[in-house]
Amino acid sequence: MRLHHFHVAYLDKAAGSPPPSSPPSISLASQSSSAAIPLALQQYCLRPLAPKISFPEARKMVVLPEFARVRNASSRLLNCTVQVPTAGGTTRWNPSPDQIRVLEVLYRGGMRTPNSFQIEQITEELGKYGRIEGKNVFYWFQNHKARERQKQKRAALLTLNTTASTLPVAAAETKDGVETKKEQACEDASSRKRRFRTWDDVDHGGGGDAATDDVTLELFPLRPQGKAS
Amino acid sequence: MRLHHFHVAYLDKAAGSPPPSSPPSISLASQSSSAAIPLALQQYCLRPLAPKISFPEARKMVVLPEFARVRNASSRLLNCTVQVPTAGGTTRWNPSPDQIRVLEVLYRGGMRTPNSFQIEQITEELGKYGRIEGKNVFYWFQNHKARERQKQKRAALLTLNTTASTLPVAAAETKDGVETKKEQACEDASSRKRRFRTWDDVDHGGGGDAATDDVTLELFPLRPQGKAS
DNA sequence: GCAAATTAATGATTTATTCAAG
DNA sequence: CTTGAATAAATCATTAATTTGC
Repeated sequence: MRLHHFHVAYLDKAAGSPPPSSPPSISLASQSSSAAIPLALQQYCLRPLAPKISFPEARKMVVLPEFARVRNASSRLLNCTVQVPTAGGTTRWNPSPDQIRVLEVLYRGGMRTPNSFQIEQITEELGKYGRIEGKNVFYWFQNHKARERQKQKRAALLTLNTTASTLPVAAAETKDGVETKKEQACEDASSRKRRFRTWDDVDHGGGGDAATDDVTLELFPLRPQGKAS
Repeated sequence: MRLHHFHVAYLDKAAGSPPPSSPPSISLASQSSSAAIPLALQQYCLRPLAPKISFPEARKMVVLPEFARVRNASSRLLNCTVQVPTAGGTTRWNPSPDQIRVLEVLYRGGMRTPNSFQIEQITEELGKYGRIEGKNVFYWFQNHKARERQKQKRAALLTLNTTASTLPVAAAETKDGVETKKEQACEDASSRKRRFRTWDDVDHGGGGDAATDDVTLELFPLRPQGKAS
């Protein structure tokens, strides 16, 4: 993985230096139960760490909490502009040709929105060709899907404008009816309806639980139509 | 950490029962290096586990990878409708009045998009009043912010329609210029511009690194204007 | 009074946009 | 100008309110 990241990491509750005029505790214990938000929750001590050189093996896979919204802007609120990136590591992921190749094969194979497990696997796999994090994989699919779609949309429009009035108003705007080509090899049924569940998942390691029935679902129906460029 | 979640957990690469006609390996080693996607990446064995009663203390905090998109729909693709929620645990989070109260205080205090650390803290805090996961907190802020905004927008429009032509075209549509009331106690400067960085963060535990300068920023400037209803 | 049927809220996801690094 | 990263808007789906018929 690539890592590097900067990070401003957050220290804990340490009641650092309470800025001028800021009530020590809110104590919103007024309604139902005697709940009072502990001070700890109200003011932290955020201190940007040093550059963070990016350990070659730093992949501690802390796993990046979904909501890992850093909002490093908070820091900006005060006065340290802390541009984070600072030194050392590069800022954003720069996929190697190999990585892209693999990703595209998967994409063409029909993968559109990999789940956490798949992302983990893919990340691990792509890690062989260079630094990469799960979020990169996640974003890549997100962006690729969106951009592929808009590309097709533009193309469709041009086609319509060019061939003028050939077809009435066929397929080209069903909210996603664009990708009428191949793509969606799988994922085909249940297309229009939104699927449920997301977040949850992530097998719990050892997994000793009640391993009742195993359905063994095939996640990558991908027919290797591609095989190469 | 708190967490517990249900889960349909996904088993690994176990080349379970390779469905009819599915090439054992894609081997897209055709371009640059000799990269060949291992079979493991191409077909897994997804097997929904038993109902998952929701252990009172099962919260192992696997951490919920940001991209934890489960896409349990994949399962649907085949034939097991596996509605996940199954038994025991309820499906969606149902905030207790206490939890909501706390969340609202924080919101009014100016918190809009808590970072992962804050979410962790909040989750832990709210966990005292009932089950809750980080994602719930994350979503709550996301939704609350959005809905509060649209509420104000509607209100603003009504006001304009009612008071007719009192003010020319003052403040009411700067993309977010709506929340002109209070709210944004902090987060005020840098409003219009998107902040950078997000994901990364999550201090690395022990943190022995070069703890150079600590800025100790105040994250919750919240002035307890509320204090109670 | 109560349970099916509706509606209103709001939790959870996805899609569209925007920002900015390279 | 391409594209990784991040956020906001739009949607979908459940659950709590509530209304309605008995």
